Amino acid sequence: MAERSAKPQPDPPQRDAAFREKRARIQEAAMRVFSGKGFGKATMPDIAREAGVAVGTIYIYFRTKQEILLSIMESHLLVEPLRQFFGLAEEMDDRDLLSGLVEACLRFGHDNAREFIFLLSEILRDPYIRKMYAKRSLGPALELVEGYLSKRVEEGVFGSQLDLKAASRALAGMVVGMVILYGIEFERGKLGDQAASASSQAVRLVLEGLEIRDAKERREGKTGKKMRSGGAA
Amino acid sequence: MAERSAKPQPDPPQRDAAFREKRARIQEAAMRVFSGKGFGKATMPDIAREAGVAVGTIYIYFRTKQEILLSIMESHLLVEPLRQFFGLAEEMDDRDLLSGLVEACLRFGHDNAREFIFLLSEILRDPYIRKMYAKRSLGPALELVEGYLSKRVEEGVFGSQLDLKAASRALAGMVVGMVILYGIEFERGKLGDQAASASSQAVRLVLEGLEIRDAKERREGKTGKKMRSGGAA
Amino acid sequence: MAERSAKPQPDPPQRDAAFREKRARIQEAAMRVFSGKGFGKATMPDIAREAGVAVGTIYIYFRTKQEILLSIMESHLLVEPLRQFFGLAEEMDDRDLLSGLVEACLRFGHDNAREFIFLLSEILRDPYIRKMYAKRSLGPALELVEGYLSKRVEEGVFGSQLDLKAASRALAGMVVGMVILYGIEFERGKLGDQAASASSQAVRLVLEGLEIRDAKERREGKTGKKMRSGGAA
Amino acid sequence: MAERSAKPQPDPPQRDAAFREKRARIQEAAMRVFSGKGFGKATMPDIAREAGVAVGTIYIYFRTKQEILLSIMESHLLVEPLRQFFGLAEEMDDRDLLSGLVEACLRFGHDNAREFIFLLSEILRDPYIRKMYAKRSLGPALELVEGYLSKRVEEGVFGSQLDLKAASRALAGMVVGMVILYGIEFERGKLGDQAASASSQAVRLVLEGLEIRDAKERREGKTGKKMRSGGAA
DNA sequence: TATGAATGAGAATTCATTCAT
DNA sequence: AATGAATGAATTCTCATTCAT
Repeated sequence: MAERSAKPQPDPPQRDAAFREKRARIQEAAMRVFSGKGFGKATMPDIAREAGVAVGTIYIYFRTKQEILLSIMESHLLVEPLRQFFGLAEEMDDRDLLSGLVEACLRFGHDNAREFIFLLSEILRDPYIRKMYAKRSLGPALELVEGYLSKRVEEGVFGSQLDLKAASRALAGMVVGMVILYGIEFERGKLGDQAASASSQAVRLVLEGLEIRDAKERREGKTGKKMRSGGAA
Repeated sequence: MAERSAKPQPDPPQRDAAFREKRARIQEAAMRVFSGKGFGKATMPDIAREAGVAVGTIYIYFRTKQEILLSIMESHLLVEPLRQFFGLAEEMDDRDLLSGLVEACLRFGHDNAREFIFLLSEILRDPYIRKMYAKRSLGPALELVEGYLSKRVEEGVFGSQLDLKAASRALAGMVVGMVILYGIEFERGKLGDQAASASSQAVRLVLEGLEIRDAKERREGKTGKKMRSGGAA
Repeated sequence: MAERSAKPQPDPPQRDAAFREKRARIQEAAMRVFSGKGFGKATMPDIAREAGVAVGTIYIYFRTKQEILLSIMESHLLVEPLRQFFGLAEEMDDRDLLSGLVEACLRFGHDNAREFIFLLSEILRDPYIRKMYAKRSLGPALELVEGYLSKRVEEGVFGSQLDLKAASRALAGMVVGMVILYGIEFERGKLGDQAASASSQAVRLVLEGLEIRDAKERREGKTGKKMRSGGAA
Repeated sequence: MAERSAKPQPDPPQRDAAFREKRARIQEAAMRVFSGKGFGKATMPDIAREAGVAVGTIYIYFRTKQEILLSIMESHLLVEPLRQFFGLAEEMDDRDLLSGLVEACLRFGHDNAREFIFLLSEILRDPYIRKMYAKRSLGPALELVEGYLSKRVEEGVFGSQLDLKAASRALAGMVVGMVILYGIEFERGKLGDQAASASSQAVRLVLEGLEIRDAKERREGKTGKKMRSGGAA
């Protein structure tokens, strides 16, 4: 098969409820199959079997196997749940809010490791999907984080010298990276209590920083390369 | 087809220099092709063309296409460069050291985005490769980070209440996640100055924390704005 | 490559008539191609062309090329026609019965030399096929011959000192061997009248023996090595 | 690979002893490999390994893989041992002679089942080889048998109404067929005592016939139980 | 002569997609 | 709309043969 990258497709015409329902059924079946064996190894008969329809039927609802993937991506935009989360920001302590968010991400990422991994690797793989994802999902999500940080800076809680763009990416990156690292290290369902301690540690680290007060203050006066070792030993 | 996972292969017998050289040539060609179109879409003729050999020749040096992938993985263990980096730890200021490390990772990840992404997605995809990577590469790398943190704690630079395991994963995760996010957001080679500011911000964030002094102190007296103690879902 | 022998396959589910019909069509086409160029040299496109279907279609009906061969073997079990033949035994003179049988075998073997030869060589070649054939086809066929001999012995027509197992194998072997020898000696369709005289001679030989009465009787008294030559010259 | 039937090749030039010796070594190695996995599955590297030479070396001694097979066939012409056997005819009792011959064939065929089966199936498979074998090996061998029968008829030991051509083929066929049937029925080396009893039974059957005296005489007066004169289909 | 790495034409098999029913 | 048999291009891997050393 020649390399065929995802191409933008005109939206399929809107149909009635029965149509949308069956389309969703196929979509979900495809997601299960894709997650299980990867997009490349998943076959149309696999998906048909999982969805309980004939192979040909799938082609009534989707033009190509690719299109199923794209449609799945579109319905997995993570902005909405994130928006809800930050909606709570006003009413919660930062530490609790962020810990909860990170832990939820870790747990969700772990529980849905196969799906998460599959989506991520497909996003990474395909330039078109990547661009679409950057625009439709990642961008808005990062903006939410930026907005949260910005508000906290205005409130004088977070330092004003904060580079919002960089910090939001660092924070989001930490979460994404932790999900991946824990996904590589732990088999599915073996995460257990790690999630809670991991997230509270990560959040404390981000809120308070690694350095203890004295070292911090000490360092603020000078910038000497070897001052640490002198001070410590 | 049942999912066929990567299997461990007995090491091929050691051959002379010419053998190893050509093997490496094919490996590198394969890496370029894999990065360009993904493992699944890369064909043996693609690799042969890129390596300037005949298809059959590849099979003298590798048993299967998958074995090429595995051999690439083995030569991309990231421990060695990391070890070198932390070898400098004695002689450098933490902030400079970490900023340099993070920026190097970001830049390397960005410059080799396709390769990085390809390797990551294959690691994520295949349970055997994942396990091998966790053991051979990720584990040792995280230990290096832990060792560094541990030393700094002993020296009294970093806070002693640090959970080493969790913190090292949070830090490493931040870097990995940032590489991914920047990889999704920016096309290859378009990162530019972002890398430098992104890494220094991230490092400052980690060293000093988000919260400004006063807020921090203020909060140390009470426990959150509204005493919401419940975590998030 | 390690020698890969035929493996037993679970029976495919029973399908409707159209399915079985097309399966049979492919089977027959394959038989023609196999007989023409041998199993090893026959290619799937060859078979597809002969059957008037696409290559992929064959794989709907058979899992592998080898499975086609096995299915052909199964439908060529020679027991049934043999059973019919011996069903006539009651009503026919032995000489006519056996002559007819042998001649029929010779002619059939000759007319279908390529198929016969192909099947035989594949049976000989593959241990699994060989075992299966011994059990499913050759064994029952030999039992039929044994049964016939046994009945004749009981009737006092054939000598009671007959070793049924050995004799049935000698008789069956004679037929098989004759088919082969005539197959090697004569090109397809060049057998002509040979078949009739060959079979009647063979049957007379088996019924009456080579030795003429007197020699036989003479020899029954002694066992001398050189008596023949003395008596003859 | 396109079907390539064996073609007559000009004889390779005669070389010195060392040349012929190495040629023979390769031939023998090839025979072992062919017998083990069949001509089709045997690879040139297999043969080279077995012979202890490099692949390229084989091509100094043989033009193609086919040519190795042909040269093997030529050195396996079975006439010579048979001639020796019938050379003993003058000095032995027929029954002992024939029993010995048949048993020797059975045992040899069984002990060398793989080689025998391999040669037979290749002879059967390939028209050119078949023709060559018919002319160079089978023809002369059958002539030896005919000559033996002819002499016995002249001596008045065997009946004079014997059709020499047909009888010799029936006899030779019986032996060949028995070797095959026993080869199919018994795993290599499991023949044991069967060989002796099988051959003596077969020989007795051929010398004395199946029918007991009385039945034979009785039948000589009439013509079959029910006068069925028609042959079988 | 001897070597064995290199070659590349096939081979079997898979599977996304089509289309007649 | 639904079906699933049919298609055939594309893929991985094999191996007889060549040829530079």
